[in-house]
Order: sequence, then C-alpha cells, then structure tokens
Amino acid sequence: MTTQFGKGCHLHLIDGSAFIFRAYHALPPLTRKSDGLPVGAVSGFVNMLQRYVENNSGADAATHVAVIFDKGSHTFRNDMYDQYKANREAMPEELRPQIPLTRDATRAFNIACEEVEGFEADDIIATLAHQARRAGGRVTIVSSDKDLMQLVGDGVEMLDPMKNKRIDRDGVFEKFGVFPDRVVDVQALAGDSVDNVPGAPGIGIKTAALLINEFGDLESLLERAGEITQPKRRETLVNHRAQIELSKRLVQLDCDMVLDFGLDDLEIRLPDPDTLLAFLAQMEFRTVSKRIADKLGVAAPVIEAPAPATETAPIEAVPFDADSYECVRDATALQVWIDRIYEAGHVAVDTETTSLDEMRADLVGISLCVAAGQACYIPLAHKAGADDLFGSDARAEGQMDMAACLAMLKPVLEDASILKIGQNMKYDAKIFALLGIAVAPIDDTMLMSYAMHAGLHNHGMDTLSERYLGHIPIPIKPLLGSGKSAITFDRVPVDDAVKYAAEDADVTLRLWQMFKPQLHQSRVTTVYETLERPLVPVLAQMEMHGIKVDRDTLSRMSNAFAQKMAGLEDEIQKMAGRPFNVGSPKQLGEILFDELGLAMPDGKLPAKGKTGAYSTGADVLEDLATIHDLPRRILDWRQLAKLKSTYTDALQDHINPDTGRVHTSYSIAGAITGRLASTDPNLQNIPVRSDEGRRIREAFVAAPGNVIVSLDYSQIELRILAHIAGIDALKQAFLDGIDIHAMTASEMFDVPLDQMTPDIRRQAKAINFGVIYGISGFGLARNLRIPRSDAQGFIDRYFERFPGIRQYMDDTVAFARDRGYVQTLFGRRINTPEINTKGPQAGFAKRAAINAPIQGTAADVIRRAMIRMPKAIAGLPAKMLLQVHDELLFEVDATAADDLIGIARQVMETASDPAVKLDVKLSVDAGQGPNWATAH
DNA sequence: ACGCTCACG
DNA sequence: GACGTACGTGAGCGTA
Repeated sequence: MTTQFGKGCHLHLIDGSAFIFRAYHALPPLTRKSDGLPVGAVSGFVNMLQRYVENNSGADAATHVAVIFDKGSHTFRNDMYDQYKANREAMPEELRPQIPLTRDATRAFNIACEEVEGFEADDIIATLAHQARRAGGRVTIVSSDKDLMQLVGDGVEMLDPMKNKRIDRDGVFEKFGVFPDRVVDVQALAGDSVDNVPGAPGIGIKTAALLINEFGDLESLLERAGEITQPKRRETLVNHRAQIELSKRLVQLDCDMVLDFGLDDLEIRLPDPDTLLAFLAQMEFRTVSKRIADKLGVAAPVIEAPAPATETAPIEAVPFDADSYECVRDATALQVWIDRIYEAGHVAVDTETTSLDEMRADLVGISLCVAAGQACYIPLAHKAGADDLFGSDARAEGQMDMAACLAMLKPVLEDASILKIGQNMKYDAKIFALLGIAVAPIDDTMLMSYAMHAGLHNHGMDTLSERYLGHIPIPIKPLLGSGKSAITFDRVPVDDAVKYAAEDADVTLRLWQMFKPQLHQSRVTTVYETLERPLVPVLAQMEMHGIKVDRDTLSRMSNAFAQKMAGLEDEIQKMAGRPFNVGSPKQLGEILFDELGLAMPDGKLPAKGKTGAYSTGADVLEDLATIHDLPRRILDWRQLAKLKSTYTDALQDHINPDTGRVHTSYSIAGAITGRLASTDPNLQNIPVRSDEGRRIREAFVAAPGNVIVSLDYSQIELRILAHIAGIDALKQAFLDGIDIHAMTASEMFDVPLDQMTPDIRRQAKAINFGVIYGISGFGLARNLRIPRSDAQGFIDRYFERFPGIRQYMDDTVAFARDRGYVQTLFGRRINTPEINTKGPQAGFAKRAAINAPIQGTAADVIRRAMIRMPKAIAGLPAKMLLQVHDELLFEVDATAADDLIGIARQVMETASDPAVKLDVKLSVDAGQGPNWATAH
C-alpha cells in the first residue's frame, strides 16, 4: 500500500517542540486525578494534534506527515559555540515528565514521530523538506518559528497552526525584509537573544535587511564592509566579522542530514482506535476521549474515577536494623558503595561534624544510603579518646584518609546524573563546599515535607521519621551528653557512630521514597522545585560569605549603654525606695503594684501571667507612665538592656575569628508562611525603629573599597492584598504612586489628601496593617489606644469603602474550612489544622489563615528574586549578603554600586513574572553607603 | 525548660 | 451572648 513519495505528494512537518511549549503555556497546570502527574501540556498537545487531523482534508491535505522533536539539549551547535541557547531558562519541572508522553501521544495518533540525537528538530525538518522537494513533492512546515523561514520557497510553505495562516516567500519578506534565501544572512547580522546567537552588536533585523539588500549577500557585505558610509556600522562589521560568520553557521539549518528513515515511512496512516483511546484513557482525558471516540464512531472508554488516596502510607517492608549498617574503612569498601550509587542513580548523604555551625565545623564522618536498609558510615576523623583513659587526642584506628575519601566521593557528589538526597541539605552542602566539593543536584526531604506539611508539624528528621516511618531514630543526646560535659561527635566511639549516622541516611532515603510521589499528589511539585530546592545553594553562598561587623564599634556602644544603664538603675532604685533587680519582671511588678500601689489608668491592675506575676510589658508601662515617672525609666532601661545584651554584646561573640564576619543561618522551613528565619545570630531583627538602636547598624560595614547596598520592596504586602482581594481603589493608588496610608485615611475619614494630618494618617496605617493581620476591633483598639467601639466603627467603615477586603477574608476562611489549607499566589500551601476547632484557638486560626496568603505570597516573591539574583549579578563584583523579609542586602565594589542597584531592582520588581501577573506593579527602594545604617 | 519581654518585617 | 485576639519570627534573661 506504500506509494513512492513524489510529484503530487504533500509532506507536512510538524514542529513538535513548538506544539509542546504552546500547549504548556496555554493550559492551566492540569494533573492526572489518580496520581497527580502533571498532564496539562500533554492534554494541549493532544488537542492540537486532533485539531490538525480534523483539518487535514481537501486539496491541500497531506499525504505524508511527521512530528519532529528535539532530542537532548546538546547539539552540534553547542560544539561550535558553547554559549548557544545558554540563556534558555531551564525546562519547568512539571513539563519534564510530560515530554516522553507527547511522543506517546504522537504514536497513539499513528503519526510518525522522529528525533535525532545531536540535532535540532529544525535540522530534521530542513533535511526532510529538502528531500521532499527533490522528489518533486510539496512541503508544509507546521510552525511559526522564524528560524524555519529560511526553508520557505518554491513548493515549501509554513503554516502557523494558531493563526491558521500560511507563510510563503512574501510572508517571509514581510518578516525579514529579504526573501528566504537571504534569511540566514539577516539572522547572522541581527543575532537572536532567545537562542543567544551573538550577531553584530547594535544591528537589528531592519538594518541587517538594508545592508543585505544593498550588498547582495552576507559574504559580499563582509568583503566590502569598508564601503559602508556610516562609521559606527562599518566598524561593527569589521570588528565582529568572526562573530558574524559564527552566527551564520549557527542559524544555518542542516538540510543534508543522514536519516535512518525515508519519506515513504511518513505516509499518512489512520489511527488505530483502540490504541489511541487506550492512551487517552491512560491519561484520564475524559472530554477529548469522548470527542475522538465520536469521530471514530466507537464507544468512548470508561475512565474510572480514581480510588480515594489511601490515608496511610504503605508499611515499609524493610525493618530498621542498626546492626546491618556497614562501617567503611578503606578505599576498596568505598568503591563498592560508589558502584552501588551509580547503579541506583541516587544516594542519601549525611555528614557528621564537630559543630552545628558549619563555618566552625570539622568533618568527622559521612554516611551514605542507596536503598532502604542499605546504608554505611565512613568514619574519617574520630578520636581514640573515648577508649583512652586520659581522653587522648590520638586518631582512632581503622579510618580512611579524609583526602583520599573525598577524592573518591567528589566526582559522585558533583555528578549531574546522580541525585544527592539529604535532610536539610544546606548544612551538608556547606560542609562539602568548604572542602571544595560543590554538591549537585540535590533533593531535600526537609523541604519536601515543608512544601506539603507546612503548618502541620516541624520538619526535623526525628519528627518526620516518627510520623511517616513509624520509627524513632537513635537519639543523639546519649552519645554526646549535655551541658558542660558534652562531647563533640569526633569523640563518639566509631561503633556507636555507625549505628547513629548510617541510620540518619537510611531514614532520609526512606522519607525521600515516600515524599517524592506525594509532591505531585499534593500539587506542590512546582513550589518545591521553584521556591524551595533552588534556594539551598543561594542561601549557602550568602551564609558562607557573611557580613563584616566591626567589633570596635559594637564594643564602644556597649560601654556607652552600660554607663547610661547604671545611671538609670540608680534613679530607678531611688524611686522604688529599695534596691531590686531591675531586669526581673516579677520583682518590678511587686514594686509597682504592691509597694507603690500604682494602678492602670482604668483603675485595674494588669493581668497576671501563668507564673502569677503582674504583666509589666511595654504597653502596661506606657500606660503607667502617664501617672508616675518610674515606668518611663524602666522602659528606657529595658531598651538599653535589650540593645546591649542581644546586640552590641552578643553580636561580638558571633564574629567568626577566621573571616572577621558574621555568618547567620537561614531556616528555609522554619516559618509556616514561607518566610525565612535567621538564627545564630538572628540578623532579621537588628534594631531600626529607635534612633539609638538604629546606630547598631553602623557596625555592619562593607569591606574596604566596597559599599553596602540595600533594596527593599515598598509596601509589598499591601500591594499583594490589593491584587488578591481585587481592590481597585488600592490598585489605582499604587499605580498613581500616591501615599497609600494617606489615601486610605482620605477614603475613610473623608479628608482631602491636601488636608491630611499625621495623626489621621497614622490611624489609617494601623488599619491597613490590621487588615493584613486579620483585623479585629479589640486588636485595633489596643494598638491605637482608642475605645473598642471606635475601632469597630473604623473597621466597619473600612469594609464599607473596600468591600473586596471583607469578601477576601470570608472567602479565605471558607476555603480553609473546606480544604484545611490556604494557598499563596504561587501555590504554596499553608495548612490550617485548627481552623475548624472551637474555642479561642479558632480566632487565631482564622486570622492566621487570612494573613498567610498575603505574607506567604510576599515571601514567595522575594524567594524568586533571590533564586534569580546570582545569575543576574554574576558579572558584577557584588555579593548578596542578607535577606530581611522584604529587603536584600548586598556588598559591592563602590564603582559598581549603581549598576548593581539597576540590575537587582529589575530582578526584584519582575520576580513574580512570568508565573503570576500582578495587577499592581512591585516597587523597590534602594540605598547605598559604607554601612547598613547609611544604606537602608 | 519555660515564660516574659522585646527586637524585626 | 461571651470569650479573648492583631500576623510571622528569634534571643536573652529570670525563674522555676
């Protein structure tokens, strides 16, 4: 039945990759019901194929057809030019598993499906088009890719499948200003930013076409470049000749490939209904199954509704057995494990060290696990001490040389085809980074749990193991002891260490096996892949770099604070009538309320806490300050005490003696909303609100020749609220760049903007913040120190003026009640397990549910900015140092500060693109100076 | 170990 | 109708 391809035949060549990307971007992220596999792009692809098949009739119908795909990312063009397509964004993680499915779909339609290693789809298309023309047939290329336009000509046309528009020679001329045979010349000159083809700088398509039409072709143009009258253009062509010639080779398609199939293999075949419908049923596409079944005149297959997901995880068949773990003591044994890793393609890794502070930690041993129950520990720096009467520092026997071990493991840990699995990988990645090993790619069970279970529990290994594996890991406490007598891990006997350490890797691997498929089912794969995992190396870099803190500045401030505190203390004791510990809230309460007989302005005494002591918090003392002088002194003293103990004193202890810098640690999975948390020390709460406190920021300095640059989002949470709740008045105010709190005040209190007073604005500001926190009359009243009825009146009025806010709050709480979680705009899930409980917790849960999407979306935005930042600023002498929720801090060579601000601002302001199109644009304020105080 | 207080967004 | 509340964090100190 095969007919020889020749005159009268019509070959259609479908650009498969273009179909896939179109389908992916056009469709919402659909997932297969039964297991959460993303299938949106497959669905779109199938629809496009179906539409193509339906339309392929009449005089112009194809007799032969093929869908052509790209295979792999490395082609012969990369060998010519390593930057080719280098700035392509990585394939979205949800798309990756769908790629093979689009091949399956093509075959299910019984359409030829072709790809060739090392070549682009475009080359195959070029070759086939060439062959078809030589055989006397016609060709239609189904694509709108301009790179294929060079093929158009006598008997070859393109068809834009979306616009259903044919592109012939004239169409190409319209696009390029030249006919198809000179398209590559124009492309060589104009370059292509998408494919990273350099071209000639400063020359676009218009100029290129002009030049080519004047000189005939590229070769003549380059030969006679000296004749060009415009000096700038002339220089460009002369100076960049090699680059232009390279560009031409890059854009020139290969139409002489040797293919292992022929045109005759592409003859149109009718689909086999059973095969096609089976595929569609497997994908669980109900609608399109029905439509295609109708077309084919057969019954649509029944697609079962998926069984409800089982509540409990399958019981792990392999029991934990601490005695089964191997202690690896030499290269031969290690090699066996490395072989097993390559066989598995993945490995769980855990490091044991002498400190929780990576910057001061020494590696003691490494554990590996390749499958449940199959784990080992490699001791590297254990001391014999524990077995030695005098606790000697001698090295324990039977350990591999560390350098030799690392030399063997480095290729594995850096191998792009071996997935390294960890629990809190940032820690281990930093340990390895300091030893010259760049661990990648990684998966992190802590972050997987965070993406799925934020709000349910913490994500430490012990919690996860007990909850999801039903196994309580060996506790570290008995091994290390506690308090003054605690030892470091290198003093733990090797036999004990093997059991403990290898088990951690075993637990990690089992958690990974359980969590990996659950990410899809929970619809948080994208969150994990785009907001959690890529942040690990970014934060590791920031933490290792640290920020320079000037010890002398802090020390001087400490002394000044101490002096002032001593003076205040004297005054306070005198006023109290007796000496007491000013820092003790309990003693202070007794002085104020029992001995001095003070009472709150309303006549009552403040509430007593769980310990039975009167509350002496700042709000209480603030109220008392209106009737007595002592409380004000206490407030002043407390402020200084705080600044001294938490900041000017403690911060000095955090300066790393080796680097002279302070290295905080960020918890990625600490805050349930998606925010980061900073610890050891916390650099996200360095004072700024009081003048005295703000001066502490003067101690955070740039290295010589550098400056500190600070960029912070302006009102990001209110902007997000305006978008999510759809508040037009707020959106407009942000668009017009007017003072948002003043606008709110004007709207609420009917005060024209030009008559706004600071006090009215202050009240409106409090309301705006209150809304973000899940406003209540009580809370607002307390914050503004106004009667509760007044506060309630404000809130009522606010809701009246901005009805969308109330709607958002009601909708969000209803969503949470129904689903048990709320979501950010980027799909981050925050579980709200207490939302349906009764009692006072209900109020908390409600407000938290209202706040979480707003705070969480802002957190997602800055995470995206941070993830993109290293690449964006790679060319600058700049380092990202700190994140403070809506602010990023950099250290940069003074000469490049302005460049950095331009680039970093751009990254931050566009961080939500393209995943989320915000109705309100994000705005970033910037500052620079020798220290953080001047930069902020 | 826990509660109180207070620093930040 | 009463209850008790602003959202999210981490650190240092006093008290048990």
